[in-house]
Amino acid sequence: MRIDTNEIYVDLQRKLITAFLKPGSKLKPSDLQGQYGCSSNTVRDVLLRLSKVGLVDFEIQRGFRAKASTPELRRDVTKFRVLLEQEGAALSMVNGGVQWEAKLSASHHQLRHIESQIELGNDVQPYMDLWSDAEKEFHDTLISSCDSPLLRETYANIYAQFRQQMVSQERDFGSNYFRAIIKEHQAILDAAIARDVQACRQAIYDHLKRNL
Amino acid sequence: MRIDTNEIYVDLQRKLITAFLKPGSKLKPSDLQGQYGCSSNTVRDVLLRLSKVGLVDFEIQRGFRAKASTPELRRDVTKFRVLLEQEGAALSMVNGGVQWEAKLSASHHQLRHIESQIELGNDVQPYMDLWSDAEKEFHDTLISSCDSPLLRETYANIYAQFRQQMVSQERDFGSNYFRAIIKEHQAILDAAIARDVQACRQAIYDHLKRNL
DNA sequence: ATTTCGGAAAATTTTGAAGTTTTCTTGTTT
DNA sequence: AAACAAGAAAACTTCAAAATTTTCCGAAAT
Repeated sequence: MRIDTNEIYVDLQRKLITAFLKPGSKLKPSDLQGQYGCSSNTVRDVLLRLSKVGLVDFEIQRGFRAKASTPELRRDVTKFRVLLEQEGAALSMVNGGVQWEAKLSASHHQLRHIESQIELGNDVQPYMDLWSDAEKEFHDTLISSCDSPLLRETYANIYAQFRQQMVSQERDFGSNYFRAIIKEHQAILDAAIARDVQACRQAIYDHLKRNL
Repeated sequence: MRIDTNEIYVDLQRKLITAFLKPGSKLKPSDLQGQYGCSSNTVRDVLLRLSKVGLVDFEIQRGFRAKASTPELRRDVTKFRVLLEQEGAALSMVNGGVQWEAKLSASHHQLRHIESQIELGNDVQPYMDLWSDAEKEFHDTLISSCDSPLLRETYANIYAQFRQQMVSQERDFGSNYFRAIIKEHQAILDAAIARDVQACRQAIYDHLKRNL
């Protein structure tokens, strides 16, 4: 039998983004080895790959850590995310065709549906994974016509880091929060479809400014 | 005795950026092992770290390759570099103090000196390493007051990739080329010191547009 | 002539152990 | 009580070889 290192990669990624592995905590290959039934060097390999995305810090002779969460880093990640998303969206609004509009509209619809359920239900947890995927999909679609693989790849990394930074921030995830979020996503969609670059930049900033 | 993996890292990085290891070429740990007198696993380790920067492509079960050089990628790297440098410079012009101006001025002076020598001498090669360091230093200083470690780090990676993409592009590196480059660097400096954001954005674009 | 199919050769990945370095503990000194 | 040093434990890095996968090449079949 053979071990699927991709499985380990995906599992660790999820645990990092959901703060199951808490920011700042040490990641010891020899500890994780047991859970995955492989040697510690294999875990080391995977952690080295995760450090490429920025979810894991690696220091020579000091091993691995889940990236720490500090106010400075949270601000920086947010600032950089705003920058990348604004540029990506602006480019998409110029380059994107009807197909882009359709995809964006579709992903927003799906997101909206989930967010409405959460707003009514008052209980986020059962929808968390669904919402998480839908939000990622919406924001990725927004910049998907920017015609720059590097920008998209960098954005994906920063988006993951953003999640990692924010999950540990205790916040009121009640229906008030989602009522606001729903409006913000709507504003982004409307501006994008209207090809109003300035309004879209503003909407993206408004969506994320609470983290600055 | 102990092997210094950092030495291997730096050496491979240089060989990748200078196209001593040609874009697209396969990087076999077992081949490189001999040169550095270490095991192939150690080389593998280093290559995994280099893939974090984007100089090396890694595909599971397919090994490592020096990142390929294609017209599309060259354009994308250039576009993304322009974007990051424009934003970084704009932020620096807002945040940067007199100290920033001084450092920028100093690094430009040094760069200018080397470029003048090259323009006169007509022979680039002996100055190549000096120029390379000075150019990097100047552009890094330009964005150094942007107050965003993530932006600076991403820029550093993209700058390295830019170099890697461009060295393989045979171009006329005669004095004509450097006469133009000197003017472009001057224009960037002038706009930055004058805190003219629009002019600086334009100067950065003009400096790199030949690669688009 | 092209495609398909083996099997051999080459390359990658994983392992477990040996070698270093860092970190922790404990006992001593100031 | 705080600072320091020595020794022990834990963690990280490297190695060489085994296991696995991919690639290559020539023969057979379409």
